[in-house]
Amino acid sequence: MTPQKPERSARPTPRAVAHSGTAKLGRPRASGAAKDEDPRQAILVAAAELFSRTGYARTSTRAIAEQVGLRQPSVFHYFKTKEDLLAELLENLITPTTQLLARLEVLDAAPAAKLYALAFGDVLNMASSDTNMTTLQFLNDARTERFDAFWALRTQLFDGYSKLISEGLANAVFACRKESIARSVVFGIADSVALWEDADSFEPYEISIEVADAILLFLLADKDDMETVRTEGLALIPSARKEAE
Amino acid sequence: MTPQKPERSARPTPRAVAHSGTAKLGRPRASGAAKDEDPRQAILVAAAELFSRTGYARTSTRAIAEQVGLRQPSVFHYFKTKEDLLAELLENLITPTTQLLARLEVLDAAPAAKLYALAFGDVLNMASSDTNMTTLQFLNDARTERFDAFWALRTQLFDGYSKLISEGLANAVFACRKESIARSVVFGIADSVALWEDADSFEPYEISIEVADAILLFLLADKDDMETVRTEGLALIPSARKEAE
DNA sequence: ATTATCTATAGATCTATAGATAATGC
DNA sequence: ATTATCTATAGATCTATAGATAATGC
Repeated sequence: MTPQKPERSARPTPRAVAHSGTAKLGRPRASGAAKDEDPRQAILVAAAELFSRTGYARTSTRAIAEQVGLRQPSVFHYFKTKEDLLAELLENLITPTTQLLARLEVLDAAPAAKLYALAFGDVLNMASSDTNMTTLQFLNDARTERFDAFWALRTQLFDGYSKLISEGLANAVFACRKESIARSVVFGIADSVALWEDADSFEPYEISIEVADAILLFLLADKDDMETVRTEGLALIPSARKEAE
Repeated sequence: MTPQKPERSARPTPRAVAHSGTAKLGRPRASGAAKDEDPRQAILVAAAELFSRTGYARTSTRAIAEQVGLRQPSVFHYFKTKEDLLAELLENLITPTTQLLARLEVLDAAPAAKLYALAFGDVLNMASSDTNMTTLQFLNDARTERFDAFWALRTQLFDGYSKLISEGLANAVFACRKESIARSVVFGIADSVALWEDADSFEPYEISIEVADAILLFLLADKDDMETVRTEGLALIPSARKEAE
């Protein structure tokens, strides 16, 4: 038993209604607070932040709501369940990378360059948005049916990595002792940014270069190809230079 | 609201008492079931497995107890709180590696070889015991005060990695663009085994070699040193050959 | 006397629903 | 009529404690 204070108490006044007079019930449309504009989006952002800091299970829907300036049940106006919230965060996180994969697959380029581009883009995506930064840490909370769609996307991504590795091996541009393990090593390195405690002390671009380099250095038969592969790989990502500096 | 069945129901008969007669209350010492010998240890094993499969928060103390053949409150005879259980698992996981670090620090060997040994031992430890396999996944559930001791150990380990990296750079045996990022990349790669979905399809020894190689290939100024460093590194770990297969 | 176990349960949540209310847009 | 919000609360857990009970070891 871990008694705490009762949950009803300081009611934070129904938000400062800026212009049109008295604060009442109902629907005080555009009010002050952090939620501004799109409450749904604000809930997602708040949830990502709280989940990251406190963990999924220990973050209550009440805490999320209050961070946004709403009362607890209002969250359920936008999301049917709490799991839906996490599912949407996870799918939002992985989707840009599966899209990148799809684009790369139809390009005519060396498998090593494509792999570099995929890893770079994957890490950049994870490291870029504050919201995403650590979302992947919640793999463990996402082990119920509700997350089947997310896991299907993850499998798709894993297969994408795997295929490029296979092609590079067929090429003899890559070398490894055991392909099945090499796949897991590579996928693991890409995801490992999710475990960084200090990811936000670095530029996403820097992080992405280092991690993608680490993956290629692991796989390349001739490590002297590194520079070339990096250049070719980055060239496959239109946005890479924008994000650069 | 997600109604389920009431939690009291099928009582699984107080365990088949093998020899000395009738099953009663109290203390049926050595009975059958899975817990055999040391219930405390059995609870740890069951918890690790259930936490891994289901997640820390979604695993109830009741589920742990029943897996071991006890009733829910009996868990609290051995562990004061549920957090204590996770804390012990996490500390058990990390301790062998901090000990390895301490041993390596007093050895007279090249920093690259020491780093190889540290990474190899770290990963081998994580990949070896079924119990440990995925324990690190719970970093997120371990963000309360109760886990300060664990986090201190983790910092110690991170610092150990960092120091070896620094020495290797001073040596010019290592090279990197930015030391602070390189540290995080290396630490991340070492931990990334915790994210593997399929770690148990491989030999721990194999996994450890590949991951340690990946780390060194990332850092080495001259990638042709890889073989030598690996040989020297493994030589620093007495048990390495035993585990080899 | 101590240790290990059990049954019963207090106390604290927490998610999600019900139903009221008000603003907005047609 | 619809949308967004609120208050109130049902219902389901879940952790941890209290207190009984029996076996063991001195």
